[in-house]
Amino acid sequence: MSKCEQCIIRQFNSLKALTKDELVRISGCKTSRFVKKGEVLFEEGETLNGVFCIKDGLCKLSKLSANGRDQIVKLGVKGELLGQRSLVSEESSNLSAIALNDMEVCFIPKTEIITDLQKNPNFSLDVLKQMAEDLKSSDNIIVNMAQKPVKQRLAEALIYVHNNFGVDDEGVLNVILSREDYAGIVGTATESAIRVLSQFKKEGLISTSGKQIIIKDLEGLERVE
Amino acid sequence: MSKCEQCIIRQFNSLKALTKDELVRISGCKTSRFVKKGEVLFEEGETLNGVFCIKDGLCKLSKLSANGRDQIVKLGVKGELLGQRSLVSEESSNLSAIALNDMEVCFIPKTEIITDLQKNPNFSLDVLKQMAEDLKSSDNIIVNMAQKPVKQRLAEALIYVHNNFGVDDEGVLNVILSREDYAGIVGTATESAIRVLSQFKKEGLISTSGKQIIIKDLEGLERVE
DNA sequence: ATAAAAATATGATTTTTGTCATGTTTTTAT
DNA sequence: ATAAAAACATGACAAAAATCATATTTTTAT
Repeated sequence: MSKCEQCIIRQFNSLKALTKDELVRISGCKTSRFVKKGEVLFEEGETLNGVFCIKDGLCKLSKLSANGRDQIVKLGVKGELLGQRSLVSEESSNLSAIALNDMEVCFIPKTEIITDLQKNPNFSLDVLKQMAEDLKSSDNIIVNMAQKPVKQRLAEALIYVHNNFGVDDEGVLNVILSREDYAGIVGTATESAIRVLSQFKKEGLISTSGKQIIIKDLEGLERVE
Repeated sequence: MSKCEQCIIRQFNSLKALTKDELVRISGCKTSRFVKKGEVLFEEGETLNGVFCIKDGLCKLSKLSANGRDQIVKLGVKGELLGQRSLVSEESSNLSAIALNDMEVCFIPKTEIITDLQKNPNFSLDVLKQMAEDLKSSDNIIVNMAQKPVKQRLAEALIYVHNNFGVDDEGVLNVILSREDYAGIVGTATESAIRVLSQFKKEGLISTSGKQIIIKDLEGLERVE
């Protein structure tokens, strides 16, 4: 099993603030796990007992609403730590994590990482910074959900995926999401998401082939309101 | 001017984690300010240069959306610290703060409080816990905004005000909000908020007299969907 | 390779919500 | 106390979005 001290991924999250010694200790007790697309990493309400470090792949962090629909609150990307909030609050997870493609994650037990949180101010401050960023992002999503129409939110979701995960040689968005997942991000019915994507296609803003989406007119998408 | 060491309010926020010495130092450089109802405490985009401790009163933390409407993201209540996120992220405020009734706030300069954040792990961990709670709350609001209809969101807003701020002798909600503010919390047009409140009145769930609202049937409100 | 299942697509319709207009009531400032 | 301004209320209508139904296509498992 690979060692945290040599793992490049930690540069992308708060683990970079750990000392060499701390990292060696963490490395010694961490476990690694492969998660297939569609598999559940953890569920809302579940006690996490540690944090996950996403070594590779992508997952959705979602919450089931009373109306039976899953709202995606955030995408967990390669390099991110999951479960920080639960670790700090000492409570069960508020969100579920489900893999959107094949993932590799490391699990660091709570008992080990909590010590560092309490003893290493560099680490706790870095976690705090990450949490502050998440909070800002969530607050902005609240405003978007409340004030922007579905069409605009979906256009922005496409732009987000484009900007953050890029495209392949043919211009196809690297991250492949189902219409249902787009609906979950945008906060609408699946049929509505499908309909809006069809409309974008008709208007020449995107082209699609199955789940594959190519953004044809980024500026046009940005103008959607 | 009153002293932080003797101020009961600090028990309600992270300042309780400061040592006696730290508190005395903070007390020596803090300033106090009265903010009238409707006045702006700070605006989104503004550099805060410190944190505010709400000694008394209530404010809305909101963000202006592109459509010209103000979305209320959170209510800042007596005892809370404002500006923690900006302090940590070292960036300008993401939200505006506007007084909903007359307030008294203390201002603690960044230069003083940042030292404690870096040096006192009890303090930074407490700030982290608060931020984790805010994040959970914001994530839950995202789900509500995306998945619940206006009527239900407004019913829940009334219940929230009832549960958190209580009622007077006649059963009138202690916190008096305009219909526009209710619309801002719920994320809807002011007319829609007015209409739904009128409907609640007709259905006997609430009674109103101007801005005064009495909840007549809490269970009924809880059943709204 | 093929059947079954899942996902996508689209029409028809209803419900929800927003917008605009206009009148009334309440609050505020002088 | 009174005029002006702000907030509240409601009708009429338009737009947005959800729901239900039903094909069609794509994916998955055997």
